[in-house]
Amino acid sequence: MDKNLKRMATMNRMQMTGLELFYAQGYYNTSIDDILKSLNLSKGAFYYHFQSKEEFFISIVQNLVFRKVYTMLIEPIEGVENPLRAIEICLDDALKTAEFNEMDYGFVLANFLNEFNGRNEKITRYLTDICKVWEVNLVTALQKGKTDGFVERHVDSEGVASFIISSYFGVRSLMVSGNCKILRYNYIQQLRNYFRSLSPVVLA
Amino acid sequence: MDKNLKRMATMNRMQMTGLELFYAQGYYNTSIDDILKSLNLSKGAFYYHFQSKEEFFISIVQNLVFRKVYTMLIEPIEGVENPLRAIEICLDDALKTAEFNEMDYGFVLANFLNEFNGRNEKITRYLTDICKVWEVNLVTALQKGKTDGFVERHVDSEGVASFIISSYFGVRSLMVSGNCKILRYNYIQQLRNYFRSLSPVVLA
DNA sequence: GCTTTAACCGACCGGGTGGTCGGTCCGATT
DNA sequence: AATCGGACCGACCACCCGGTCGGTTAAAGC
Repeated sequence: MDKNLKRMATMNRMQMTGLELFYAQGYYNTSIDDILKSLNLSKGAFYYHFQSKEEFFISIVQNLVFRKVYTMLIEPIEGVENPLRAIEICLDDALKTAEFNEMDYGFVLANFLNEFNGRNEKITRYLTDICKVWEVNLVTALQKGKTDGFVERHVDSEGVASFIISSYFGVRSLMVSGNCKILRYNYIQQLRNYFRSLSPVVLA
Repeated sequence: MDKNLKRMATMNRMQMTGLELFYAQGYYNTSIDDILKSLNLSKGAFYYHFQSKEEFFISIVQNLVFRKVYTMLIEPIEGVENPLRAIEICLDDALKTAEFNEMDYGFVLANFLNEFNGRNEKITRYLTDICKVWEVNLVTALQKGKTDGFVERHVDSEGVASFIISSYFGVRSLMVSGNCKILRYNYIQQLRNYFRSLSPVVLA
């Protein structure tokens, strides 16, 4: 079991720097040697732990990306009172981490989705599955919001959920050209506008 | 000048199929030989007309992508009366072409932007420039909409413009996993919701 | 102390990839 | 008829990439 610990530690190290490089340079544009060089490990070590580059990437998606998406974007809005407010805070936080050039896993998802689209169906499926989990949880939160009186009853929860995801993926795409702070501010502001159109009318 | 015509014709053919393959498979994942094979041309022909793969791609961006973005996404809202309505129709049309697996150049833009981010600064700049032209024209249209009474005076035109672009880029990302029709319907529906929050209040 | 084995090493292979270059073809010019 | 040059050909090069494989090391088990 001590051995098992070491194994896990090495695999984790590989996955972490693997994700960093894949994210920074793209999957197809990052060679296994690139990853190994920055880890001071050899080809042998890699193929001892992983079957192929593809399997390696899938393990990253499932272990790192999925878990992070869950803790960053799904958990914070689970069972919360006011879903629109919770979503707003949650996305704002995610965009804040993006400002510091760190990975925000929502965008990691969108980024890879674009890269693998039409190129690797298998990986695409793993990525869209995560999106769907996110979407389903948004829908659930919105529906609960309706019964709790925080969301107008006649809004289309599915439509709203995919619109939220869309806008979020998109704003992160735009952030590659800098101006993150302004983009974040504008985005949250407009999201709030949008959410206003989904809230029950407050009688003054 | 007959010679010049032939030269232009060949270069155009190369650029057209080049864009198709780059879009379908990604820039780094598409070899020059791939393009040449589907054109029945040789390496010699390619390097006779273009200096390098990079210069070739830039010429595609400027000749094909920019012009299409202009005619599809910018011109239709230039000098129009009701900008919000025009933008809605315009994006709906663009999403319709996307449904038939054709290129919609707005997404082509977002797609390449993601691929080159952090990998090729020069190309990234060309792409973001096109985005900026789009954004500026949206802002202009929105401002005009304010004076014409179609847009509430206190809305932040820059914020709205980048929110529109964001949401559009994002919904196209989601479309890679199929369900284009539903996604389009939902997207336009929610965009309309959002636009409602930007319109002057209509007194019944 | 000897054996076993998990973890890792690194030379090597085959198949690409961007780019070069000497050559060919053919219509226009003289 | 000779020649010139634009358009194109395709063999070739150096390099890179994913993946293989016969080792080596060191610690655990006996």
